[in-house]
Amino acid sequence: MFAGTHTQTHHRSGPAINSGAVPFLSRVRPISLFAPDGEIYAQGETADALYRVEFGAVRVYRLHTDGRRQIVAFYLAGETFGLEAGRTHSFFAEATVHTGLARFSSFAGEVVTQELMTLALQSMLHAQEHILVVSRQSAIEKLGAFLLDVAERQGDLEHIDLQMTRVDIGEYLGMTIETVSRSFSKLRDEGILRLHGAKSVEILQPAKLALLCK
Amino acid sequence: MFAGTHTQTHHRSGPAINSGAVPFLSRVRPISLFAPDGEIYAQGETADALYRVEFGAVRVYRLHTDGRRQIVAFYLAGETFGLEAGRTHSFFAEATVHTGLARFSSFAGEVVTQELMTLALQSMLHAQEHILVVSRQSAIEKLGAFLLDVAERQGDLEHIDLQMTRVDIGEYLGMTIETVSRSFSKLRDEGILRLHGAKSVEILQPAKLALLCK
DNA sequence: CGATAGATTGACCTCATTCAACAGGTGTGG
DNA sequence: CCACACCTGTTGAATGAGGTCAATCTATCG
Repeated sequence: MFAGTHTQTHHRSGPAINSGAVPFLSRVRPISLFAPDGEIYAQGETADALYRVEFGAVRVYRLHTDGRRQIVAFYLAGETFGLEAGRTHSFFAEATVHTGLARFSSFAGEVVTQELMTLALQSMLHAQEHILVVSRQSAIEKLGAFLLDVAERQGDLEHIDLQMTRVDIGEYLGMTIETVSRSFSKLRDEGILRLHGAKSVEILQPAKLALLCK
Repeated sequence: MFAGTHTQTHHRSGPAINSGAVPFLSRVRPISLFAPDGEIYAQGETADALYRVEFGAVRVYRLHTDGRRQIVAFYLAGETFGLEAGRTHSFFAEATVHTGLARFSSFAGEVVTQELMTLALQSMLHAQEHILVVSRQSAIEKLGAFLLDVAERQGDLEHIDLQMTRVDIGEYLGMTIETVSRSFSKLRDEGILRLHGAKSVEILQPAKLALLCK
């Protein structure tokens, strides 16, 4: 199991979790499992479905001609992605860790629902917010803003379970893994963070961190 | 005339120009005039209208706590903006030059039209593309990508009329005006651009420019 | 428990920022 | 219409943050 892009599925019988602001997505659904780096869709493929992250995380990215990868968004548990401006995907989507996705392919009833509009507007806003983060000059500020964003989305302002590597974070924030690592260390040395392994982050002074970024 | 945010209006009698992909916006409309730096809306204000640029250009931006300004989008002649995820504006909007806008306030009939959806998705895509630009490492690449984008949107791949200052460009691309200026000079010295004054740019070698950026 | 990918740290160097001076172009008022 | 003033843009030199290359450490998984 968890083999690559293999869409091995199982069925849940209970009520859907994370129904959130997208009611029509709350029906019981099969879950597709993806291994780390498992491809969900590729640039150029027909965009005919939405996906909700049940557990794990997803990176959405594009490749530059020089081979560099730019991640434009992460999607965490409970979040929905896959909406595109055209008929085909403009980006690649991959799982960053072991990930379960609920797939919704029947949304394209040509009826533009309020929920889809909300999703589009949220995606627009999040992309615009991301511009604000990556355009920040300092590496510390970028990382701090990223951590606060993840903390808020995970619903725990003092403890973060990073679902991605330093490489992913670097490609999301537009900096090298060395700089990402150095920034983590600096925040640790200043007593703002405590690191339990590389993926588990405790925010000791959320206010001080917010001061640096907001 | 052209006084600040003064919404002095006049009426056009002919058919609307730039009807484009937003048919319901193509009715004859009064045009509001804005002077350079004239405020169109401010962050926090109620978002109850869309605007189409008839001539001139608009910058949409947010202020960082340190006072720096980050422009998240420019809107050029024929383009529509003002759609927001919430009930209030998340950003500021100002004219960059003498600008005429058509305002559409009746779109909020609670009916989610296909046109609004298209607009939201286009805005999402453009924000995502902007992420790709600002996250580029090199100043030359950022400026080149910006120039190609503007050229395409203005419909002339060999001549650009910049509707904004070096300060605006810098705040859009996340770099200082000095670096913007140096990048222009470098592209000129390499024979890729010719500058007729600061605002008029001739692209001598579009292919070479595209090679640097795409 | 060992192998290996991921993460950290160090040294060096490039390039954007900063500070500063100067040039050019635009708009205004006489 | 011309001249002056100011704003915008350009160029230079010094500084510093982040990238690059390389070595070491460590956490995780088979």
